[in-house]
Amino acid sequence: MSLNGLVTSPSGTHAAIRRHDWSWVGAVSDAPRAIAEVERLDPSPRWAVWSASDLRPLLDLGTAPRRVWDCAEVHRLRRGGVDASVQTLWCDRSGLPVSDAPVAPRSDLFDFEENADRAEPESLTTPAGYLRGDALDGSWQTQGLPNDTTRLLTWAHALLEVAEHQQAALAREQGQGSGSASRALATAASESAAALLCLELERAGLPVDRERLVELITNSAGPRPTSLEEELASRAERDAVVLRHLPGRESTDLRNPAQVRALLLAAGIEVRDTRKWTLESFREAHPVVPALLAWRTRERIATTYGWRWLDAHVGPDDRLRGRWAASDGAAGRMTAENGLHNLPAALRPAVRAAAGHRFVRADLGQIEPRVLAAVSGDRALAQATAFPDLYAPVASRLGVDRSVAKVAVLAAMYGQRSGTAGEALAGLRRAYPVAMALLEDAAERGARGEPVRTFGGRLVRTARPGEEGAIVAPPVAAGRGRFARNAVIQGSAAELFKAWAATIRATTGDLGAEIVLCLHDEVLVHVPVEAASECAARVDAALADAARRWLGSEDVRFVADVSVIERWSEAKA
DNA sequence: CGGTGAACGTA
DNA sequence: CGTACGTTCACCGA
Repeated sequence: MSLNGLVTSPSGTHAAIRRHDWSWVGAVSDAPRAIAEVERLDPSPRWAVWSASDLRPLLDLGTAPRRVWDCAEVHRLRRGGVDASVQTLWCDRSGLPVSDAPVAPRSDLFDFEENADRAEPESLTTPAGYLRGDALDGSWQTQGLPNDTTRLLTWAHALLEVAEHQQAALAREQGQGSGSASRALATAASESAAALLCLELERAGLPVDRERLVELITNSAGPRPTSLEEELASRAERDAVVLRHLPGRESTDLRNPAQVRALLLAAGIEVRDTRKWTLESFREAHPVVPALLAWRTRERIATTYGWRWLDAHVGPDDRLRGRWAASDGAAGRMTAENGLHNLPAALRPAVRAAAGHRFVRADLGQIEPRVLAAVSGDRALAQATAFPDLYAPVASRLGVDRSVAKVAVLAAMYGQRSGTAGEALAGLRRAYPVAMALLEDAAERGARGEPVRTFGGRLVRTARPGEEGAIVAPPVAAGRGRFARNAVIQGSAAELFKAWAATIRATTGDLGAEIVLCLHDEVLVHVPVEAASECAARVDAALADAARRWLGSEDVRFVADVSVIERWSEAKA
Protein backbone atom coordinates (compact mmCIF):
# COMPACT_ATOMS: atom_id res chain seq x y z
CA MET A 1 0.00 0.00 0.00
CA SER A 2 1.83 3.09 -1.24
CA LEU A 3 1.26 6.35 0.55
CA ASN A 4 1.08 9.86 -0.88
CA GLY A 5 1.46 12.88 1.36
CA LEU A 6 -1.23 15.52 0.92
CA VAL A 7 -1.15 18.84 2.76
CA THR A 8 -3.11 22.04 2.48
CA SER A 9 -2.07 25.51 3.57
CA PRO A 10 -3.79 26.89 6.69
CA SER A 11 -5.71 29.40 4.59
CA GLY A 12 -6.92 26.59 2.35
CA THR A 13 -5.59 28.31 -0.77
CA HIS A 14 -2.76 25.93 -1.61
CA ALA A 15 -2.06 22.23 -1.55
CA ALA A 16 0.96 19.99 -2.04
CA ILE A 17 1.38 16.33 -2.87
CA ARG A 18 4.49 14.32 -2.18
CA ARG A 19 5.31 10.86 -3.49
CA HIS A 20 8.63 9.14 -3.66
CA ASP A 21 9.27 9.93 -7.26
CA TRP A 22 6.89 12.77 -7.90
CA SER A 23 5.54 15.87 -6.28
CA TRP A 24 3.07 18.60 -6.99
CA VAL A 25 2.27 21.92 -5.39
CA GLY A 26 -0.16 24.61 -6.46
CA ALA A 27 -3.48 26.30 -5.91
CA VAL A 28 -5.99 24.12 -4.08
CA SER A 29 -8.40 24.59 -6.98
CA ASP A 30 -5.95 22.62 -9.13
CA ALA A 31 -5.55 19.86 -6.54
CA PRO A 32 -8.49 17.73 -7.77
CA ARG A 33 -6.78 17.50 -11.15
CA ALA A 34 -3.48 16.51 -9.56
CA ILE A 35 -5.20 13.92 -7.38
CA ALA A 36 -7.00 12.49 -10.39
CA GLU A 37 -3.69 12.31 -12.22
CA VAL A 38 -2.12 10.28 -9.43
CA GLU A 39 -5.17 8.03 -9.14
CA ARG A 40 -4.97 7.36 -12.88
CA LEU A 41 -1.40 6.08 -12.56
CA ASP A 42 -1.75 4.36 -9.20
CA PRO A 43 -4.81 2.12 -8.98
CA SER A 44 -5.12 2.15 -5.20
CA PRO A 45 -3.41 5.17 -3.70
CA ARG A 46 -3.83 6.03 -0.04
CA TRP A 47 -3.57 9.69 0.78
CA ALA A 48 -1.74 10.50 3.97
CA VAL A 49 -2.88 13.64 5.80
CA TRP A 50 -1.88 15.12 9.13
CA SER A 51 -5.56 15.06 9.95
CA ALA A 52 -8.67 14.52 7.83
CA SER A 53 -9.78 18.06 8.59
CA ASP A 54 -6.97 19.24 6.29
CA LEU A 55 -9.18 17.97 3.48
CA ARG A 56 -11.89 20.58 4.14
CA PRO A 57 -10.72 22.87 1.32
CA LEU A 58 -10.95 19.93 -1.08
CA LEU A 59 -14.40 18.92 0.13
CA ASP A 60 -15.45 22.51 -0.44
CA LEU A 61 -14.51 21.97 -4.07
CA GLY A 62 -16.67 18.87 -4.19
CA THR A 63 -13.87 16.33 -4.30
CA ALA A 64 -12.28 14.06 -1.76
CA PRO A 65 -9.70 11.32 -2.05
CA ARG A 66 -11.30 7.90 -1.74
CA ARG A 67 -8.79 6.34 0.61
CA VAL A 68 -6.91 8.22 3.31
CA TRP A 69 -4.32 7.64 6.03
CA ASP A 70 -5.07 9.99 8.90
CA CYS A 71 -1.83 10.30 10.85
CA ALA A 72 -3.50 11.75 13.93
CA GLU A 73 -6.00 8.88 14.07
CA VAL A 74 -3.29 6.29 13.52
CA HIS A 75 -1.25 7.83 16.30
CA ARG A 76 -4.18 7.65 18.72
CA LEU A 77 -4.67 4.05 17.68
CA ARG A 78 -1.07 3.10 18.42
CA ARG A 79 -0.48 5.18 21.53
CA GLY A 80 -3.87 5.70 23.14
CA GLY A 81 -5.10 8.93 24.58
CA VAL A 82 -5.98 12.03 22.66
CA ASP A 83 -2.71 13.92 22.15
CA ALA A 84 -2.01 13.65 18.45
CA SER A 85 -0.60 17.06 17.65
CA VAL A 86 1.69 17.35 14.65
CA GLN A 87 4.71 17.87 16.91
CA THR A 88 3.81 14.71 18.84
CA LEU A 89 3.60 12.73 15.60
CA TRP A 90 6.96 14.12 14.53
CA CYS A 91 8.57 13.22 17.85
CA ASP A 92 7.22 9.68 17.51
CA ARG A 93 8.75 9.39 14.05
CA SER A 94 12.04 10.95 15.13
CA GLY A 95 12.45 9.26 18.49
CA LEU A 96 12.52 12.59 20.33
CA PRO A 97 11.05 13.29 23.77
CA VAL A 98 7.90 15.33 23.30
CA SER A 99 8.44 17.16 26.58
CA ASP A 100 11.29 19.27 25.16
CA ALA A 101 9.53 20.12 21.91
CA PRO A 102 8.85 23.69 20.79
CA VAL A 103 5.20 24.68 20.84
CA ALA A 104 3.25 26.73 18.33
CA PRO A 105 4.01 30.44 18.74
CA ARG A 106 1.49 32.45 20.69
CA SER A 107 0.74 36.01 19.84
CA ASP A 108 2.48 37.40 22.90
CA LEU A 109 5.92 38.90 23.28
CA PHE A 110 7.45 36.05 25.27
CA ASP A 111 7.77 33.91 22.19
CA PHE A 112 10.59 35.92 20.75
CA GLU A 113 12.86 34.75 23.52
CA GLU A 114 11.40 31.37 24.17
CA ASN A 115 13.31 28.96 22.00
CA ALA A 116 17.04 28.78 22.43
CA ASP A 117 16.85 25.97 19.90
CA ARG A 118 16.25 28.23 16.91
CA ALA A 119 15.85 26.93 13.40
CA GLU A 120 17.54 28.34 10.33
CA PRO A 121 14.98 30.35 8.36
CA GLU A 122 14.68 27.80 5.55
CA SER A 123 14.83 24.71 7.75
CA LEU A 124 11.62 23.01 8.85
CA THR A 125 13.38 21.53 11.83
CA THR A 126 15.36 22.95 14.72
CA PRO A 127 18.98 21.87 15.34
CA ALA A 128 17.67 19.32 17.85
CA GLY A 129 15.41 17.84 15.19
CA TYR A 130 12.02 19.13 16.28
CA LEU A 131 9.52 20.81 14.00
CA ARG A 132 9.98 24.55 14.39
CA GLY A 133 7.31 26.28 16.44
CA ASP A 134 6.07 28.53 13.66
CA ALA A 135 5.46 25.52 11.42
CA LEU A 136 2.96 24.08 13.90
CA ASP A 137 0.43 26.83 13.24
CA GLY A 138 1.25 26.91 9.53
CA SER A 139 2.79 30.36 9.49
CA TRP A 140 6.21 29.13 8.32
CA GLN A 141 4.68 27.24 5.38
CA THR A 142 2.56 30.23 4.45
CA GLN A 143 5.49 32.63 4.16
CA GLY A 144 6.38 33.04 0.52
CA LEU A 145 3.03 31.84 -0.80
CA PRO A 146 1.78 32.12 -3.46
CA ASN A 147 5.10 32.51 -5.30
CA ASP A 148 7.41 30.42 -3.13
CA THR A 149 5.84 26.99 -2.65
CA THR A 150 8.95 25.12 -1.58
CA ARG A 151 8.06 25.23 2.11
CA LEU A 152 4.64 23.68 1.54
CA LEU A 153 6.36 20.91 -0.39
CA THR A 154 8.82 20.42 2.47
CA TRP A 155 5.82 20.17 4.77
CA ALA A 156 4.28 17.46 2.58
CA HIS A 157 7.57 15.58 2.67
CA ALA A 158 7.65 15.65 6.47
CA LEU A 159 4.10 14.31 6.52
CA LEU A 160 5.01 11.46 4.19
CA GLU A 161 7.90 10.52 6.48
CA VAL A 162 5.58 10.40 9.48
CA ALA A 163 2.99 8.33 7.63
CA GLU A 164 5.54 5.83 6.38
CA HIS A 165 7.05 5.52 9.81
CA GLN A 166 3.60 4.78 11.22
CA GLN A 167 2.89 2.22 8.54
CA ALA A 168 6.13 0.38 9.15
CA ALA A 169 5.74 0.55 12.91
CA LEU A 170 2.19 -0.84 12.79
CA ALA A 171 3.29 -3.76 10.69
CA ARG A 172 6.18 -4.44 13.06
CA GLU A 173 4.43 -3.99 16.40
CA GLN A 174 1.33 -5.97 15.54
CA GLY A 175 3.30 -8.64 13.75
CA GLN A 176 4.98 -9.45 17.05
CA GLY A 177 1.85 -9.47 19.19
CA SER A 178 -1.29 -11.51 18.97
CA GLY A 179 -2.68 -9.47 16.13
CA SER A 180 -1.55 -9.68 12.54
CA ALA A 181 0.12 -6.86 10.67
CA SER A 182 -2.57 -6.84 8.03
CA ARG A 183 -5.21 -6.41 10.74
CA ALA A 184 -3.37 -3.42 12.18
CA LEU A 185 -3.10 -1.85 8.74
CA ALA A 186 -6.74 -2.54 8.00
CA THR A 187 -7.72 -0.89 11.26
CA ALA A 188 -5.58 2.14 10.44
CA ALA A 189 -7.37 2.35 7.11
CA SER A 190 -10.89 2.10 8.49
CA GLU A 191 -10.19 4.48 11.37
CA SER A 192 -8.88 6.93 8.78
CA ALA A 193 -11.99 6.42 6.66
CA ALA A 194 -14.07 7.19 9.75
CA ALA A 195 -12.23 10.47 10.18
CA LEU A 196 -13.08 11.42 6.60
CA LEU A 197 -16.65 10.27 7.20
CA CYS A 198 -16.82 12.60 10.19
CA LEU A 199 -16.01 15.54 7.93
CA GLU A 200 -18.77 14.46 5.57
CA LEU A 201 -21.22 14.03 8.45
CA GLU A 202 -20.46 17.59 9.55
CA ARG A 203 -21.14 18.90 6.09
CA ALA A 204 -24.23 16.83 5.34
CA GLY A 205 -26.10 17.26 8.61
CA LEU A 206 -29.13 15.26 9.71
CA PRO A 207 -32.32 16.13 7.77
CA VAL A 208 -35.20 17.22 10.00
CA ASP A 209 -38.84 18.18 9.58
CA ARG A 210 -38.75 21.67 11.01
CA GLU A 211 -42.51 21.98 11.43
CA ARG A 212 -42.68 18.77 13.38
CA LEU A 213 -39.68 19.77 15.47
CA VAL A 214 -41.33 23.10 16.32
CA GLU A 215 -44.48 21.23 17.32
CA LEU A 216 -42.58 18.82 19.58
CA ILE A 217 -40.54 21.56 21.22
CA THR A 218 -43.70 23.59 21.82
CA ASN A 219 -45.28 20.60 23.55
CA SER A 220 -42.43 20.41 26.06
CA ALA A 221 -41.03 23.92 26.33
CA GLY A 222 -44.06 26.04 25.45
CA PRO A 223 -44.34 28.42 22.52
CA ARG A 224 -41.22 30.19 21.30
CA PRO A 225 -40.59 33.10 23.68
CA THR A 226 -40.07 36.53 22.16
CA SER A 227 -38.61 38.10 25.29
CA LEU A 228 -36.79 37.18 28.44
CA GLU A 229 -40.02 37.80 30.37
CA GLU A 230 -41.87 35.24 28.25
CA GLU A 231 -39.07 32.75 28.68
CA LEU A 232 -39.19 33.11 32.46
CA ALA A 233 -43.00 32.90 32.47
CA SER A 234 -42.88 29.71 30.43
CA ARG A 235 -40.37 28.27 32.86
CA ALA A 236 -42.51 29.24 35.87
CA GLU A 237 -45.49 27.59 34.22
CA ARG A 238 -43.62 24.31 33.87
CA ASP A 239 -42.54 24.50 37.50
CA ALA A 240 -46.08 25.27 38.73
CA VAL A 241 -47.37 21.93 37.42
CA VAL A 242 -45.14 20.21 39.97
CA LEU A 243 -45.26 22.71 42.80
CA ARG A 244 -49.05 22.89 43.04
CA HIS A 245 -48.95 19.40 44.53
CA LEU A 246 -47.37 20.80 47.70
CA PRO A 247 -48.94 24.11 48.68
CA GLY A 248 -46.67 26.31 50.79
CA ARG A 249 -43.49 25.12 49.04
CA GLU A 250 -43.88 27.08 45.83
CA SER A 251 -40.49 28.70 46.27
CA THR A 252 -38.68 25.37 45.80
CA ASP A 253 -36.04 25.47 43.06
CA LEU A 254 -36.66 22.27 41.12
CA ARG A 255 -33.20 22.57 39.56
CA ASN A 256 -31.52 22.29 42.94
CA PRO A 257 -31.29 18.63 44.03
CA ALA A 258 -31.02 19.57 47.72
CA GLN A 259 -34.21 21.59 47.55
CA VAL A 260 -35.98 18.84 45.62
CA ARG A 261 -34.96 16.41 48.33
CA ALA A 262 -36.48 18.72 50.94
CA LEU A 263 -39.62 19.01 48.84
CA LEU A 264 -39.97 15.24 48.69
CA LEU A 265 -39.39 15.01 52.43
CA ALA A 266 -42.38 17.29 52.92
CA ALA A 267 -44.38 14.76 50.90
CA GLY A 268 -43.21 12.06 53.28
CA ILE A 269 -40.62 10.61 50.92
CA GLU A 270 -37.03 10.25 52.08
CA VAL A 271 -34.42 9.55 49.42
CA ARG A 272 -30.62 9.53 49.24
CA ASP A 273 -30.60 11.35 45.94
CA THR A 274 -33.27 12.56 43.57
CA ARG A 275 -32.18 10.64 40.51
CA LYS A 276 -34.85 9.30 38.19
CA TRP A 277 -33.89 5.73 38.94
CA THR A 278 -34.25 6.33 42.67
CA LEU A 279 -37.57 8.13 42.34
CA GLU A 280 -39.04 5.57 39.96
CA SER A 281 -40.06 3.28 42.85
CA PHE A 282 -41.87 6.15 44.60
CA ARG A 283 -44.21 6.89 41.70
CA GLU A 284 -47.21 5.66 43.68
CA ALA A 285 -46.18 7.27 46.96
CA HIS A 286 -47.26 10.81 46.09
CA PRO A 287 -48.54 12.54 42.93
CA VAL A 288 -45.64 14.98 43.14
CA VAL A 289 -43.26 12.20 42.11
CA PRO A 290 -44.70 11.44 38.65
CA ALA A 291 -45.19 15.19 38.19
CA LEU A 292 -41.51 15.78 38.96
CA LEU A 293 -40.38 13.04 36.61
CA ALA A 294 -42.55 14.44 33.81
CA TRP A 295 -41.11 17.89 34.60
CA ARG A 296 -37.59 16.57 34.17
CA THR A 297 -38.41 15.22 30.72
CA ARG A 298 -39.95 18.53 29.64
CA GLU A 299 -37.12 20.49 31.24
CA ARG A 300 -34.51 18.45 29.37
CA ILE A 301 -36.08 19.35 26.04
CA ALA A 302 -36.71 22.96 27.09
CA THR A 303 -33.14 23.60 28.18
CA THR A 304 -31.04 21.32 25.97
CA TYR A 305 -33.16 20.60 22.86
CA GLY A 306 -35.37 23.69 22.85
CA TRP A 307 -35.61 26.92 20.91
CA ARG A 308 -32.03 27.97 21.47
CA TRP A 309 -30.76 24.59 20.27
CA LEU A 310 -33.02 24.73 17.21
CA ASP A 311 -31.75 28.18 16.23
CA ALA A 312 -28.11 27.37 16.89
CA HIS A 313 -27.79 23.95 15.28
CA VAL A 314 -30.54 23.43 12.70
CA GLY A 315 -29.61 25.30 9.53
CA PRO A 316 -31.88 27.13 7.10
CA ASP A 317 -31.68 23.98 4.96
CA ASP A 318 -33.34 22.03 7.81
CA ARG A 319 -30.27 20.02 8.70
CA LEU A 320 -29.06 19.43 12.25
CA ARG A 321 -25.30 19.83 12.37
CA GLY A 322 -22.59 19.28 14.90
CA ARG A 323 -18.95 18.35 15.09
CA TRP A 324 -17.99 14.70 14.83
CA ALA A 325 -14.92 12.94 16.16
CA ALA A 326 -13.84 9.54 14.87
CA SER A 327 -12.28 8.16 18.05
CA ASP A 328 -12.80 10.61 20.85
CA GLY A 329 -13.87 8.17 23.50
CA ALA A 330 -11.49 6.24 25.69
CA ALA A 331 -12.21 3.06 23.80
CA GLY A 332 -12.31 4.73 20.40
CA ARG A 333 -16.00 5.29 19.83
CA MET A 334 -17.25 8.06 17.60
CA THR A 335 -18.65 11.10 19.34
CA ALA A 336 -20.90 13.88 18.13
CA GLU A 337 -22.00 17.22 19.48
CA ASN A 338 -25.21 19.23 19.56
CA GLY A 339 -27.50 16.36 20.37
CA LEU A 340 -26.67 14.19 17.38
CA HIS A 341 -25.83 11.34 19.76
CA ASN A 342 -28.33 11.96 22.51
CA LEU A 343 -31.43 13.32 20.88
CA PRO A 344 -34.38 12.28 23.06
CA ALA A 345 -36.51 9.57 21.49
CA ALA A 346 -39.48 11.93 21.76
CA LEU A 347 -37.90 14.14 19.08
CA ARG A 348 -37.14 11.34 16.64
CA PRO A 349 -40.39 11.74 14.70
CA ALA A 350 -38.93 15.07 13.55
CA VAL A 351 -35.91 13.38 11.94
CA ARG A 352 -37.27 12.92 8.43
CA ALA A 353 -35.73 12.29 5.03
CA ALA A 354 -35.84 15.22 2.58
CA ALA A 355 -38.44 15.30 -0.20
CA GLY A 356 -37.84 12.53 -2.70
CA HIS A 357 -35.56 10.69 -0.27
CA ARG A 358 -35.67 7.92 2.28
CA PHE A 359 -33.53 6.78 5.14
CA VAL A 360 -31.94 3.38 5.04
CA ARG A 361 -31.65 2.65 8.71
CA ALA A 362 -29.58 -0.25 9.96
CA ASP A 363 -28.34 -1.42 13.31
CA LEU A 364 -26.13 -4.26 14.43
CA GLY A 365 -27.87 -6.99 16.40
CA GLN A 366 -26.36 -8.29 19.65
CA ILE A 367 -23.11 -6.68 18.64
CA GLU A 368 -21.27 -7.02 21.93
CA PRO A 369 -21.47 -10.80 22.48
CA ARG A 370 -20.71 -11.35 18.78
CA VAL A 371 -17.66 -9.11 19.08
CA LEU A 372 -16.62 -11.04 22.18
CA ALA A 373 -16.78 -14.25 20.16
CA ALA A 374 -14.64 -12.64 17.47
CA VAL A 375 -11.93 -11.08 19.60
CA SER A 376 -11.58 -14.05 21.95
CA GLY A 377 -11.66 -16.71 19.26
CA ASP A 378 -13.90 -18.81 21.52
CA ARG A 379 -15.08 -21.62 19.22
CA ALA A 380 -18.23 -22.43 21.17
CA LEU A 381 -19.36 -18.82 21.33
CA ALA A 382 -18.51 -18.37 17.65
CA GLN A 383 -20.82 -21.28 16.86
CA ALA A 384 -23.60 -19.53 18.80
CA THR A 385 -23.28 -16.50 16.50
CA ALA A 386 -24.61 -18.60 13.64
CA PHE A 387 -28.06 -18.14 15.17
CA PRO A 388 -30.02 -14.95 14.50
CA ASP A 389 -30.71 -14.83 18.23
CA LEU A 390 -27.40 -15.61 19.90
CA TYR A 391 -28.90 -15.92 23.37
CA ALA A 392 -31.03 -18.94 22.36
CA PRO A 393 -28.13 -21.38 21.89
CA VAL A 394 -26.35 -19.93 24.92
CA ALA A 395 -29.45 -20.52 27.04
CA SER A 396 -29.84 -24.09 25.89
CA ARG A 397 -26.16 -24.85 26.47
CA LEU A 398 -26.38 -23.40 29.99
CA GLY A 399 -29.74 -25.01 30.66
CA VAL A 400 -31.36 -21.73 31.68
CA ASP A 401 -34.05 -19.40 30.34
CA ARG A 402 -33.08 -17.04 27.53
CA SER A 403 -33.55 -14.01 29.78
CA VAL A 404 -31.15 -15.46 32.34
CA ALA A 405 -28.58 -16.23 29.66
CA LYS A 406 -28.81 -12.70 28.31
CA VAL A 407 -28.36 -11.08 31.71
CA ALA A 408 -25.41 -13.34 32.45
CA VAL A 409 -23.64 -12.57 29.18
CA LEU A 410 -24.13 -8.84 29.63
CA ALA A 411 -23.04 -9.06 33.27
CA ALA A 412 -19.85 -10.81 32.20
CA MET A 413 -19.00 -8.13 29.68
CA TYR A 414 -19.76 -5.21 31.97
CA GLY A 415 -18.33 -6.63 35.17
CA GLN A 416 -21.68 -6.34 36.92
CA ARG A 417 -21.61 -7.52 40.52
CA SER A 418 -25.14 -7.02 41.79
CA GLY A 419 -28.15 -8.98 40.60
CA THR A 420 -28.80 -12.64 40.12
CA ALA A 421 -26.37 -13.46 37.35
CA GLY A 422 -23.98 -15.30 39.67
CA GLU A 423 -24.97 -18.89 39.00
CA ALA A 424 -25.30 -18.45 35.26
CA LEU A 425 -21.91 -16.72 35.28
CA ALA A 426 -20.31 -19.93 36.54
CA GLY A 427 -22.06 -21.77 33.74
CA LEU A 428 -20.67 -19.30 31.23
CA ARG A 429 -17.16 -19.95 32.50
CA ARG A 430 -17.59 -23.68 31.89
CA ALA A 431 -19.28 -23.30 28.49
CA TYR A 432 -17.19 -20.47 27.05
CA PRO A 433 -13.86 -20.55 28.90
CA VAL A 434 -11.87 -18.77 26.20
CA ALA A 435 -14.23 -15.81 25.97
CA MET A 436 -14.55 -15.50 29.73
CA ALA A 437 -10.78 -15.71 30.19
CA LEU A 438 -10.31 -12.80 27.80
CA LEU A 439 -12.70 -10.66 29.81
CA GLU A 440 -11.14 -11.60 33.12
CA ASP A 441 -7.65 -11.01 31.83
CA ALA A 442 -8.65 -7.54 30.64
CA ALA A 443 -10.24 -6.79 34.02
CA GLU A 444 -7.12 -7.89 35.87
CA ARG A 445 -4.89 -5.80 33.66
CA GLY A 446 -7.12 -2.80 34.20
CA ALA A 447 -7.13 -3.30 37.95
CA ARG A 448 -3.32 -3.22 37.88
CA GLY A 449 -3.41 0.00 35.86
CA GLU A 450 -2.00 -1.69 32.77
CA PRO A 451 -3.24 -0.77 29.30
CA VAL A 452 -5.32 -3.12 27.19
CA ARG A 453 -5.71 -3.40 23.44
CA THR A 454 -8.78 -3.73 21.29
CA PHE A 455 -8.96 -6.36 18.57
CA GLY A 456 -7.72 -3.87 15.97
CA GLY A 457 -4.82 -2.91 18.22
CA ARG A 458 -6.04 0.35 19.78
CA LEU A 459 -4.18 1.01 22.99
CA VAL A 460 -6.55 1.85 25.83
CA ARG A 461 -4.87 3.21 28.92
CA THR A 462 -6.42 2.44 32.27
CA ALA A 463 -4.15 4.70 34.30
CA ARG A 464 -2.51 8.06 33.88
CA PRO A 465 0.94 7.95 32.24
CA GLY A 466 3.55 7.05 34.83
CA GLU A 467 1.00 5.27 36.94
CA GLU A 468 1.04 1.99 35.03
CA GLY A 469 1.23 -0.99 37.27
CA ALA A 470 0.93 1.14 40.37
CA ILE A 471 -0.90 -0.26 43.36
CA VAL A 472 -4.17 1.59 43.53
CA ALA A 473 -6.92 1.61 46.14
CA PRO A 474 -9.36 -1.31 45.73
CA PRO A 475 -12.44 0.76 44.69
CA VAL A 476 -10.33 2.45 42.02
CA ALA A 477 -8.91 -0.89 40.92
CA ALA A 478 -12.37 -2.39 40.65
CA GLY A 479 -13.56 0.55 38.59
CA ARG A 480 -10.59 0.26 36.29
CA GLY A 481 -11.17 -3.45 35.98
CA ARG A 482 -14.73 -2.91 34.79
CA PHE A 483 -13.57 -0.15 32.49
CA ALA A 484 -10.88 -2.29 30.88
CA ARG A 485 -13.19 -5.32 30.60
CA ASN A 486 -15.74 -3.22 28.77
CA ALA A 487 -13.25 -1.19 26.73
CA VAL A 488 -11.99 -4.26 24.89
CA ILE A 489 -15.53 -5.10 23.78
CA GLN A 490 -16.84 -1.59 23.26
CA GLY A 491 -13.69 -0.48 21.45
CA SER A 492 -13.54 -3.53 19.23
CA ALA A 493 -17.22 -3.12 18.40
CA ALA A 494 -16.50 0.50 17.47
CA GLU A 495 -13.82 -0.71 15.04
CA LEU A 496 -16.16 -3.16 13.37
CA PHE A 497 -18.81 -0.46 13.16
CA LYS A 498 -16.42 1.99 11.53
CA ALA A 499 -15.26 -0.65 9.06
CA TRP A 500 -18.93 -1.23 8.22
CA ALA A 501 -19.68 2.47 7.86
CA ALA A 502 -16.62 2.96 5.65
CA THR A 503 -17.75 0.09 3.45
CA ILE A 504 -21.25 1.54 3.22
CA ARG A 505 -19.75 4.88 2.24
CA ALA A 506 -17.64 3.28 -0.45
CA THR A 507 -20.36 1.05 -1.90
CA THR A 508 -23.42 3.31 -1.88
CA GLY A 509 -22.00 6.66 -2.95
CA ASP A 510 -22.84 6.01 -6.61
CA LEU A 511 -26.53 5.75 -5.64
CA GLY A 512 -26.47 9.33 -4.42
CA ALA A 513 -26.50 8.02 -0.86
CA GLU A 514 -24.86 9.80 2.05
CA ILE A 515 -24.42 8.66 5.61
CA VAL A 516 -26.09 11.24 7.85
CA LEU A 517 -25.87 9.62 11.29
CA CYS A 518 -23.66 7.09 13.07
CA LEU A 519 -24.79 6.03 16.52
CA HIS A 520 -22.42 3.37 17.87
CA ASP A 521 -24.27 0.40 16.37
CA GLU A 522 -26.75 2.20 14.15
CA VAL A 523 -26.42 4.05 10.87
CA LEU A 524 -28.80 6.28 8.91
CA VAL A 525 -28.18 6.60 5.19
CA HIS A 526 -30.00 9.31 3.25
CA VAL A 527 -30.77 8.19 -0.29
CA PRO A 528 -33.03 9.13 -3.22
CA VAL A 529 -36.27 7.15 -2.94
CA GLU A 530 -35.75 5.25 -6.20
CA ALA A 531 -32.41 3.89 -4.97
CA ALA A 532 -33.56 3.06 -1.43
CA SER A 533 -34.10 -0.68 -1.77
CA GLU A 534 -30.83 -1.17 -3.66
CA CYS A 535 -29.08 0.88 -0.98
CA ALA A 536 -30.61 -1.26 1.76
CA ALA A 537 -29.31 -4.41 0.06
CA ARG A 538 -25.82 -2.92 -0.19
CA VAL A 539 -25.86 -1.82 3.46
CA ASP A 540 -26.62 -5.39 4.42
CA ALA A 541 -23.93 -6.77 2.12
CA ALA A 542 -21.43 -4.25 3.46
CA LEU A 543 -21.63 -5.84 6.89
CA ALA A 544 -20.54 -9.25 5.68
CA ASP A 545 -17.72 -7.64 3.67
CA ALA A 546 -16.52 -5.45 6.49
CA ALA A 547 -16.73 -8.24 9.07
CA ARG A 548 -14.74 -10.62 6.90
CA ARG A 549 -11.98 -8.10 6.41
CA TRP A 550 -12.03 -6.97 10.03
CA LEU A 551 -11.96 -10.47 11.49
CA GLY A 552 -9.94 -12.16 8.78
CA SER A 553 -12.34 -15.10 8.69
CA GLU A 554 -16.02 -15.94 8.49
CA ASP A 555 -16.12 -17.79 11.79
CA VAL A 556 -18.34 -15.23 13.48
CA ARG A 557 -21.63 -14.10 12.02
CA PHE A 558 -22.80 -10.52 12.41
CA VAL A 559 -26.38 -9.51 11.77
CA ALA A 560 -27.99 -6.19 10.90
CA ASP A 561 -31.58 -5.09 10.95
CA VAL A 562 -32.07 -2.98 7.82
CA SER A 563 -35.17 -1.04 6.86
CA VAL A 564 -36.25 1.76 4.54
CA ILE A 565 -38.09 4.50 6.40
CA GLU A 566 -39.11 8.10 6.07
CA ARG A 567 -38.85 9.08 9.74
CA TRP A 568 -36.35 7.83 12.28
CA SER A 569 -39.22 7.08 14.68
CA GLU A 570 -40.45 4.36 12.33
CA ALA A 571 -37.50 2.26 13.40
CA LYS A 572 -38.53 -0.66 15.49
CA ALA A 573 -37.11 -0.62 18.98
C1' DC B 1 -14.22 33.37 36.22
C1' DG B 2 -13.22 28.08 35.88
C1' DG B 3 -13.81 23.57 37.83
C1' DT B 4 -16.95 19.92 39.89
C1' DG B 5 -20.88 17.07 40.69
C1' DA B 6 -25.81 16.04 39.83
C1' DA B 7 -28.86 14.97 36.54
C1' DC B 8 -30.39 12.86 32.16
C1' DG B 9 -30.35 12.05 27.17
C1' DT B 10 -28.26 8.29 23.81
C1' DA B 11 -25.76 3.51 22.72
C1' DC C 1 -28.21 -0.80 38.16
C1' DG C 2 -22.70 -2.02 34.06
C1' DT C 3 -19.75 0.98 30.59
C1' DA C 4 -19.14 5.13 27.48
C1' DC C 5 -20.24 9.90 25.78
C1' DG C 6 -22.41 15.39 25.55
C1' DT C 7 -25.11 19.09 27.69
C1' DT C 8 -27.03 21.99 31.19
C1' DC C 9 -27.54 23.50 35.73
C1' DA C 10 -26.23 24.96 40.56
C1' DC C 11 -22.61 25.39 43.51
C1' DC C 12 -17.95 26.25 45.20
C1' DG C 13 -13.75 28.63 45.56
C1' DA C 14 -10.59 31.80 43.61
